[in-house]
Amino acid sequence: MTTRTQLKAESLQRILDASASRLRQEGLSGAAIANVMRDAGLTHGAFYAHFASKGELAMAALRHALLGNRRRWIGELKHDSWMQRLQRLARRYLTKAHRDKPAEGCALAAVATEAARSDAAFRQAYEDELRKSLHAICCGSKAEAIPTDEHLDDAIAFMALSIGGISLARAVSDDAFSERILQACIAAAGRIASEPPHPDDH
Amino acid sequence: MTTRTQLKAESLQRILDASASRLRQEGLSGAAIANVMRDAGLTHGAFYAHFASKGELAMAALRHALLGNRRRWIGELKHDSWMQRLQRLARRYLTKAHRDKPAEGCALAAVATEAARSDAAFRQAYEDELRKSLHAICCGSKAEAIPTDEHLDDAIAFMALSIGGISLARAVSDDAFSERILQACIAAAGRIASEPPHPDDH
DNA sequence: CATTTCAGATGACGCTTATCATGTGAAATA
DNA sequence: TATTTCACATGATAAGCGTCATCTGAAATG
Repeated sequence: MTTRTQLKAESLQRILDASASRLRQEGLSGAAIANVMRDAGLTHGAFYAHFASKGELAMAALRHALLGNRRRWIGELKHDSWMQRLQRLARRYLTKAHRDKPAEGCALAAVATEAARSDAAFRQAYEDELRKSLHAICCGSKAEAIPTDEHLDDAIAFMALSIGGISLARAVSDDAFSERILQACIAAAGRIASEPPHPDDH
Repeated sequence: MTTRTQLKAESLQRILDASASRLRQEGLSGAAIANVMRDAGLTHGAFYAHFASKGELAMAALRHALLGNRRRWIGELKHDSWMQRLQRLARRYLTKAHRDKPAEGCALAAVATEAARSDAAFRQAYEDELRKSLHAICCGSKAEAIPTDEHLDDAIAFMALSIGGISLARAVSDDAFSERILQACIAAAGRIASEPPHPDDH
């Protein structure tokens, strides 16, 4: 029984990889079933052996895209201050490499404006993934940790700044201007961290 | 000769209004020619008497949407500090009303991620409009004024934060969470302003 | 060996899209 | 009044989309 189910699992993996790439590179409307299946080396008819509808695929692609990327981008907590952490994350996120390789980049940034016009199920999936990323920014991979309200607010603003920054850098035509957008957002990221309520706040 | 040309000008105005609304509410892919012309009270065939292609319409719609909104949102310089100005603009931009009425909202936010995947002409139009908005943030309506590098960088980060913030607030499913995003970004906007290089910097 | 299962292929359906060729009727012009 | 212009309507085209019915062949099962 290994051959059959294993073959299907491999096909599913190729479909997920292809749809996650398409989703990030061409957005929700670009992740069309025919394109994705062709990328996966299959024909469009085979799609419905794996997903019930295009909406299901879109949600799976979003989750799949963020599964690998989150650890890669946000990674572990280091022993630096909260402000330094945000600045370090910004330097890692707001790069020309990230800007120019959307297919491997952040899916939350890729579909930010399209998600707003999607159905409730997709928006819920988007929210879930965003919350996971916010938690990882605050707490690294410590899943059971609970961030402070201040840190969570900072992380929210940091994500808005980063997603907005990478989107603007991609939307703009002039290369020097695009680079300036990235730099300006990196510089601002370090200033986002709230003043600690007490000077002895670690 | 007034009747003919005037009638055409009125039709064009309705097409621009309709396309600007569609662009902001449903994005680039939603601003389809048939929809726009129906909204304008015309049939699709009449479209090519006004525009050469859908791309031309999209650029015109973007410009038209920002023409009225820029003054309404950014308005005049008041006699407060740079930091206070950014905070005041954030409070005006990151509202529930703006979030829930995209058809009348900021077009730069509506098409941010789709613009990145558009052709060079549209990206140039997007850049032009973004630069105008940045200038207005720094200098109000004083067209000939030249902002400092620090203020322009701050304005860039402010726009990224605002566009990212309104996009996330729209993309998310839970209402309380959406409101928290708006609040967190408003709070962060005041912290974006660079430290003045000299303490006597006005 | 005979039968069942089912991932994938083929092809079709109805819908939407951008674009254009042609027709029309009233206004502008002679 | 006769002619020209042209904004708009009608209808067609070709391509794209999501979805599904049907066929296939090989693996799984008895």
